[in-house]
Amino acid sequence: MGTVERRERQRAEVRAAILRVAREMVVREGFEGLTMRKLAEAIEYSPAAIYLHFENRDAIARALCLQGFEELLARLEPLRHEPVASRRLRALAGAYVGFGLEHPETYRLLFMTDPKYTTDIFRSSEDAGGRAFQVLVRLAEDLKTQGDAAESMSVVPLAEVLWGAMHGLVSLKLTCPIFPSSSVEALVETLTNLCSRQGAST
Amino acid sequence: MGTVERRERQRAEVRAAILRVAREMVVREGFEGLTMRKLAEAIEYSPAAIYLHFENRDAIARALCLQGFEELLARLEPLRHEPVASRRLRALAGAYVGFGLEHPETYRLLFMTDPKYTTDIFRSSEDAGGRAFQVLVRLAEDLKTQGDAAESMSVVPLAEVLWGAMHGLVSLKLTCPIFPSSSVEALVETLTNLCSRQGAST
DNA sequence: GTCTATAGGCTGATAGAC
DNA sequence: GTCTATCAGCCTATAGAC
Repeated sequence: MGTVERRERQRAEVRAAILRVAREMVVREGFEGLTMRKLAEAIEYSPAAIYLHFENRDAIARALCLQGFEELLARLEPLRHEPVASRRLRALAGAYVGFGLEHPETYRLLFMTDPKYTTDIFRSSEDAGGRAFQVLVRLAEDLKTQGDAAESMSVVPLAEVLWGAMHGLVSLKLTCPIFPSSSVEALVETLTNLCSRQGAST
Repeated sequence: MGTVERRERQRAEVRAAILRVAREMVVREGFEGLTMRKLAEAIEYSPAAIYLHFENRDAIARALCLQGFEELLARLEPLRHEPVASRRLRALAGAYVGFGLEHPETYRLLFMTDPKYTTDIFRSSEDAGGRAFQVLVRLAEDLKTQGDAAESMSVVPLAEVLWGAMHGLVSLKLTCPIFPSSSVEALVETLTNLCSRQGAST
């Protein structure tokens, strides 16, 4: 006995290998560089074998997205405990933008490729998107109570504008390397100051 | 004589037809839906004929980008005369986001597809990108002198963050229809208030 | 200038042998 | 479970006839 377990273990290993190699390919060549043939060759199986583990190329993309977003989240969540809201904003923005620029192709896949994939993040059973958004909602609340943002602003749009601003910085830098001529640090600092009461402090 | 002129006119007409149809295809099916075969069929020429007017598909994309950016610019420039900076910001942001959402595939092609194309906007001889950026730099200056933004902020990073924030709103809405749950109006308003002294006014 | 024809490549996905 | 072989389609770009 135990042969069932061994088979399942082997099966899981192949699946993991597929994802690992697929990820490497995306990192190196972008999502469009991920093809079933090249993937098969890299894991030393025939193309057909992949379809025993994933329904199609789309399913692989979704699995990669889930993985990638969890990693982004892992970088944001520890920062949520900083009590001073403006400092927390600076830290979160720095981490978010840093992640995007360090993993450009992963970020592209997550947020700049197909609405299907991005939407999935907010629908997945793990609700990774919702958890990340909660961190920003909490930040928006604290920006208000600590007097950085006006009382009159609604929390949800404020959190969404913050996400949008961070996403905008990352995606501009990725799509147009020459345009935002300022350094990431300067941009993050400016964004932070823009959302702080004194405009430059803490 | 005049046959030379006629020929040149005809040549220009074919070129214009190619661009017109190419644009329709992009609008309807996105940039990846633009193929030389389908384009040829639509203008009732053979695929080979297109190569007499454009070096390749890339050249068509660049021409479309230039066109698209000029249209965006045409919507932004008239607003540059509003004297109250915070109002000008509201108007510019509304126009920018409006353009992106009304022409999603054009916007995607301009700013979310290939770094090559986006970079071209800032390198083209017409310097369309530079002109658009000037509008924002001017806005950033006035936000400072009118006391909306802190004196300590540098103008260029501020202008870049503003562009990033607007771009972030558009691209999030395009890539993830369900995420920013707030209306465009609420988001633009929140962004404006965030950059205004009182946090909610004018 | 415009055509036909085609080179030469790629793709995702599947049927059926072993 | 894994393979080979292949389907059915797409693509950009070009050679050479007219």
